[in-house]
Amino acid sequence: MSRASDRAYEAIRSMILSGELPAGAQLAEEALAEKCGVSRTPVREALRRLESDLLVTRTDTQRSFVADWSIDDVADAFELRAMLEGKAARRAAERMTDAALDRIRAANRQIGEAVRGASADVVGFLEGNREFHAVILEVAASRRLAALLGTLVEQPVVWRTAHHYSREALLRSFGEHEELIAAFARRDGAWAEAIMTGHILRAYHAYADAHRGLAEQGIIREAAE
Amino acid sequence: MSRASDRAYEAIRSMILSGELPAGAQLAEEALAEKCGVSRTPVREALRRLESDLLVTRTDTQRSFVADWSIDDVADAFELRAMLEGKAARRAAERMTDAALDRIRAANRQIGEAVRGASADVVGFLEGNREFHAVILEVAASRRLAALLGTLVEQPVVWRTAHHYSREALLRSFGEHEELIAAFARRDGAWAEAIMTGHILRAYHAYADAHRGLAEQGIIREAAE
DNA sequence: CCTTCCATATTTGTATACAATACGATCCCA
DNA sequence: TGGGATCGTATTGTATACAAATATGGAAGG
Repeated sequence: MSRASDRAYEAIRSMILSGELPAGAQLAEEALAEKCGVSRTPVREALRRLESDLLVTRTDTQRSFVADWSIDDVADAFELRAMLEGKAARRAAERMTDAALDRIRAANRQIGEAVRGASADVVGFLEGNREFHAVILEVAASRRLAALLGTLVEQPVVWRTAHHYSREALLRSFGEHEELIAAFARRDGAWAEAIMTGHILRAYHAYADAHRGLAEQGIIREAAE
Repeated sequence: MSRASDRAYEAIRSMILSGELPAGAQLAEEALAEKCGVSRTPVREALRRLESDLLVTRTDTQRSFVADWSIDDVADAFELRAMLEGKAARRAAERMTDAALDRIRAANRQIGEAVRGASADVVGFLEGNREFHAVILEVAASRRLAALLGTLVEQPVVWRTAHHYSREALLRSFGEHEELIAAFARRDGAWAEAIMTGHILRAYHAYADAHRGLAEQGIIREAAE
């Protein structure tokens, strides 16, 4: 992480996820290099990585811009993610070890605490949630599946909307995770896949609801055209 | 394609696919740069792309090597590809236009001619096959799906084995494509998905059979370890 | 008022130099 | 003989300079 190209990657990525660099903004290498305190070489490398993450797009003339995620794009990504995470859950259930199961349980315990606190701890929720899904992906033991999902998980709009999820939605996530744990404990791949697929699709609708709400309040606006 | 980094990408990729650079071979930037007639800068970029294609792996200390695809890796990739191409076929069926259908029919006509010729024209088959699947992916209209599938389609071992497929296997491919066209003509997403999933999985077993045969004849050898 | 074309400014692509890091062989010392 | 430090070599990381490509703005002409 101390390499300049990694720093550039993280810096640019977080500027995109936070909205500091809005959708459609041009990403000129020189300017980014200055902002990140490195030369253009590592910035170029970071841009290529972000491009393969689909966070950045390039025109046919090689100019880079912050990718513009329409609501359809988000739906598309969730749909694919539901399928792939479902598959991962199935494989994980078939390969589950007791040690991994403990780690998954611990992650959901953290989620439970984050959700039940006086004021919902969204950061804690996201952290536990990431760990929960990361362990499953690890147990699924498919480099390719992991690589594919890696490009789908981080979506700028989703990220910015997360803080507005209702507590009810967060609680339901926790409950679905508990059910997944039961499926894992039984090593029941079909059950795990079904729950996971539904879990992601429900999360999509939670996002869509929150997003619609925010749009109505004028807190966020839909991307132009 | 005339950019140096593109040339480097194509050159290195084809050296890997052809087996000129065998699995496990170290990829030193300087040496590749000389071999490709460009400087290290575009070679570095090409290596990163190949890495995201999973054709190249990097150690924790940043050395690049030709990725080692075990038979399990290939099975894994085919399994994912079956799922994703199935999904693409479903979407394509739901969005099919008459113009696209004509292009798909033309592609399969080319495949038919290649297969039926006196000596099976494998290159023509592969070309038509690529076009067939490319049009479907285009009609499916999901940038993300296309991006994910892009990393799964080219596999070195599969590529090198293709020339040894039996004519029967190629003919069956042609027939399944015809059935897919029927599903597209009916705009029947579920049917298209089912056929496509089966089509890819059958192709996997055709590959596995050919591969096993070649291994027994000592024409190819399994990767070390 | 709109289009076309050109000069200029911006931006990206590539080569190269040098710095930092990793590898491997050798040597030293128990 | 084995383990570990050390140094030379190989390899990668970064900065920078310059070349090539692209965009932009304004003048000329319709």
